[in-house]
Amino acid sequence: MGSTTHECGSRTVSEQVEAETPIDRGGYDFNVMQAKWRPVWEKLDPFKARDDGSAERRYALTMFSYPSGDLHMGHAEVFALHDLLSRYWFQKGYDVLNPIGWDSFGLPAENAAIKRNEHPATYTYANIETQAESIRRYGMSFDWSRRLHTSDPEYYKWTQWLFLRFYERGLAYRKASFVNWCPYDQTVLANEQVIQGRCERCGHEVTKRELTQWYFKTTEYAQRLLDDMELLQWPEEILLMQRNWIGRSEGAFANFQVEGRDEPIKVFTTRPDTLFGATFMVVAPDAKLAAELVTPDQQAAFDEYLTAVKSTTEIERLSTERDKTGVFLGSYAINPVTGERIQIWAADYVLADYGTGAIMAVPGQDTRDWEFAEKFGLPIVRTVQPSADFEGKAYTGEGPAINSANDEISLDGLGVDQAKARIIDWLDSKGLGERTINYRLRDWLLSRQRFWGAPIPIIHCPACGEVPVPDDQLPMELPDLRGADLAPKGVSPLAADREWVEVDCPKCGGKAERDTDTMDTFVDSSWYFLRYLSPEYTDGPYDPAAAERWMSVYQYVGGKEHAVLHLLYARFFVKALHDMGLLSVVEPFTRLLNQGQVINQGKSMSKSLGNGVNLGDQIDLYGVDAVRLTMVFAGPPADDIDWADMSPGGSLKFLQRAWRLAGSVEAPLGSDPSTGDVELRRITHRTIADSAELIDSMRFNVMVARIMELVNATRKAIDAGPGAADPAVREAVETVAVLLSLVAPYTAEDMWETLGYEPTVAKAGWPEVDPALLVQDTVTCVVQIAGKVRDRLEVAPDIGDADLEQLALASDAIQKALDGRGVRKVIVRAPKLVNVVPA
RNA sequence: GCGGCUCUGGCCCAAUUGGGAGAGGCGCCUGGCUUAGGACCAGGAGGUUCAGGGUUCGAGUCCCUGGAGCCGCACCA
Repeated sequence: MGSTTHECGSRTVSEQVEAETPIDRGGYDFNVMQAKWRPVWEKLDPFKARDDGSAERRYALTMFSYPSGDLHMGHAEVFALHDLLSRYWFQKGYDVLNPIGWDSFGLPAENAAIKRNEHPATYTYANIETQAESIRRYGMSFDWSRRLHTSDPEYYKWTQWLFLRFYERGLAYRKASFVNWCPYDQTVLANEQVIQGRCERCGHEVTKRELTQWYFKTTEYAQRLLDDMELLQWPEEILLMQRNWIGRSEGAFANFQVEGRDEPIKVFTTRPDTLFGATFMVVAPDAKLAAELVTPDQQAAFDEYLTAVKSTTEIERLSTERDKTGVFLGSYAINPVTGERIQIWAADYVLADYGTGAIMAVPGQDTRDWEFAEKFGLPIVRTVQPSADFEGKAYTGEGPAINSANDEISLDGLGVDQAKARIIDWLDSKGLGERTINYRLRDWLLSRQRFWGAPIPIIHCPACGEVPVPDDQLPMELPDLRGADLAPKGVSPLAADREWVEVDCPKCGGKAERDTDTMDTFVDSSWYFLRYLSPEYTDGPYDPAAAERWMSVYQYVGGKEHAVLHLLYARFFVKALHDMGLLSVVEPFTRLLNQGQVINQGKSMSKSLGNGVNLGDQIDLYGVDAVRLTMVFAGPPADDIDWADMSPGGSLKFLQRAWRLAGSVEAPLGSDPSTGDVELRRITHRTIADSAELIDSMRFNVMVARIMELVNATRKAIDAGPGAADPAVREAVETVAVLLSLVAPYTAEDMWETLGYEPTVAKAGWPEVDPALLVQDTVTCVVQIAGKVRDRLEVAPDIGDADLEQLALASDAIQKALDGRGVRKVIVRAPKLVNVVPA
């Protein structure tokens, strides 16, 4: 840890604010600039998407915000990076769509409403206004005319409409399953609301409860979600996380006959080659199958076990040290290849919702099965020969099959892959099994027993069953509940409002009830990027023609915490919409940038650690531009930024230095740069060309360094070179203003005005590069002997290999270093390098 | 446990993708300007590129082994 860190650790943020005294910035006053330019930009409104075909369209999107409070340091980073890209495309002349909105449904607003005895909307929309104001101050180039909030009835009307389209196609359905349950709050919790096995609200241990819930059939799209990854220019890390999450695994189904039962047990296995070693079976205790297979004399034991399993807390379940538990069901199956009679057990290490909820247990080749067999005294047979030095228990590695033969088939001696193929063919021919692919991905549980979300537009009628709310009755609006109405009381808040619940069935007109669940907020965010395209559209969730023009999103910027949630759900949504004929693209986001986190002193900021940095304080201290610049300059965008290691004061100093250049320019507006100093012009044009390349490859920190070099060179040219009146100086400073406009819009705008232009610099246009100025007269060639530099030569950039070799060998320094040794080999990489290998 | 990413001057980070170890910033030091300065200007010091091995004419970069840190998944049959 550096000294800066220690210093910060001993002072609070507010003390730092007080310690800083106003200093003379040579006329540079960010507060004045921020006050001056914001109203001008708001009047000019330069960032509205034109959508008139006048230029190539480009859709730039940043993950919309959850209105939990004011903006924080994380927003400041993602916005700075996103805005840099958007402003770059504006400068390049693209027709950029850069919308903003709010993900405004969700639990925190509901909790706040209970505490304050008010409606969640009060808290939500107040926070939205606070954030909107902060975003405007931050100088973001958003097209505000497309602003949306997912909690507006005009928005969630279409969320409901889309749900119904999924429902019609069987992609939304209801089923009973075990879900996270908080016994204290008497409510279901989403996975993300379970923190290390405890309820995020009350801290009580979470258990499981069987409830009927709504699901989206994401599993149906598992393979396509995998396949279409090749269309995406996303960080490999995120694609990998999605691949792992989807968890494709190749294997086989195998059927096991059960004594006294017609229906065989079907299992999924990735190791069909070990079938001869299947010495018992295990079914998930919470699967229907378990209840069906239990014999009367084992009923009591099973019931006891099931009760225990249900009350097992997440904390226990997640423990890796946990002993295997289980109970014998009393039934027997027949191993289809050995003919052995094998016991059927129930154990919670088998999951009800993966595969078929039942496994063949092969202790010889599976660690978990070995543990279980050992504990309960079940037989173990090795069917793969472990390597000679193997000393462990279950052997999961490669090796020849053993003990794997019957009258009809033998796998003995075959390697794992060959044995798999052979046994699958055999099972197939006997009708006992088949090759198959299984996925780890589960269907998306979308219902929540919460108030502040989009109500599920289904009516339950005793006569007609599930009846969709007719489209023309959408939105199915939330009732006006507030304060104590929303407090947990065992049923969802909507269910408690009988007046809201009781409706006439749209089909038969009889008495019926509304569904009382609301949708997961990830449903809202799975299509918001489509609503932006035509936020006023009333004939559907979005105008298909607009979608045709703008989709897919060219660049999406946001945090990687959504790697397998939002980003996967949105991909699923777009594919489903495509299949419905509502969208021609199959992927929502072509390119993805995941920014790192802003941390402090090596740890993420938190109240309990007391290491939070307040964005507003930082902006008061250093100004918007310096904060933005610090975010961009900190390092590669994907890396975390430790604020304790950053120097926003240094960023401010640089901005001031750049800003002063504008006041130094003496060449009049419109002077011809071609008459200016060539050396400075080379640097200017090199900087423009490099900046474009660096932005395209997302190396924004390096681009800032290049701008700094240009500023340094320009200052030098003014003070100790061709002087302030040289047109090349004006060209350089104008370039600085335009490049800087991507990161520091206020400073750049002020410079632009000083240079004699009308606002806004944001649309000045990307400066044109003169290719002639990028060519160098000479380059330095390094001459090495055995890889060590021994001489440098100034040569023409187009020098040939042979000439260069001759020149290098003729060098005094080289001849001296060779010291009479012969030359074995010469490697020439004209014009930069020659390596002489001595004999 | 499995998987991924990262490691370069005191600190944040560059390095034309296998070719000169250093672009930029912070900090530090010296000098100038200054009543003074944390402002401005000029200059400077500082590294066994985490360790070891390999490939190569040549390795910060590629491969292997190990270390440290961060992150994801975690009884998925």
